[in-house]
Amino acid sequence: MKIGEIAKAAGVTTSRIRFYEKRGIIAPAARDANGYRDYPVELVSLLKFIEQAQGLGFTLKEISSVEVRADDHPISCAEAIDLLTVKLRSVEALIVEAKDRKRRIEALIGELAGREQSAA
Amino acid sequence: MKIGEIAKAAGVTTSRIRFYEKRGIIAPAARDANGYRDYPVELVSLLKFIEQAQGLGFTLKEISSVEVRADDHPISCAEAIDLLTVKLRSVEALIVEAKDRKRRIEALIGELAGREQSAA
DNA sequence: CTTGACCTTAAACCTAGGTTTAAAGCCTAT
DNA sequence: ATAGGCTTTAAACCTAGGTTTAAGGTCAAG
Repeated sequence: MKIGEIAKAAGVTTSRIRFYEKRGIIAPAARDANGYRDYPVELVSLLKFIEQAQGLGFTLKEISSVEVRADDHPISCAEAIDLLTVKLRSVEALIVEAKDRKRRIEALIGELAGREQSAA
Repeated sequence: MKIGEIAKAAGVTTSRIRFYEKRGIIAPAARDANGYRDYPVELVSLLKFIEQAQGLGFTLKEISSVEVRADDHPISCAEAIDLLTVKLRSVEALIVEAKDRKRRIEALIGELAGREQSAA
């Protein structure tokens, strides 16, 4: 499949695919006689997986560290669970931080509202 | 006060202060005869305010839009409450998104754990 | 009178994840 | 054979919020 076809199938841009290849996040494509990249149809699901992982808060660096393993032998369930657990902890930390931020903003609003009351 | 003094008092770097000045987030400093910046002591509290606002999730752009007003006449309580409320909504949205992300990661872990069980 | 600590500027560099552009080559239909 | 739509590359550009560096000026102490 040519880069435009695979891009359309996966719902990403061609520039993004070339960018991923340059960064080593996906394997270098085979080339046709004319130099055009020729990708296997399986890449579509990998590209979709990358999007999903990004949606879960994984960086490309983290994703790529899993991908490299995929070339060799697939990552084990236990390893995947470990990675996900680490990410889970940081998402939980983010929630705690965001809640605290929310609390502080609410307190500030309350304070200002009170001031407005007494000024009125 | 020279830039190093004000930086120390506010707990920020000198490069950051120059950066803020260049970006128009703080007013250009008066200059001594030798060309050194000469800042009023009040800038310390402004710099601390900027830090606080960043901690609440405001971008420098947002902060600067408030600061510009401060040159003219101080922002009103009602206006401040409006800005804070907008920010509050986005923090709440972030919390919702993060919780959803957490839920999805947990589901994935559960799925993998189940698979490991049946493989064992 | 020189050393060291401070100050000045512009411009380059950094992370992250790409997009955009320029200049060129290829392919298909007409 | 030529128009348009695809492809190639390297390199520059983008946001955000700064830091770092280079090359130089200033000031107080010893």
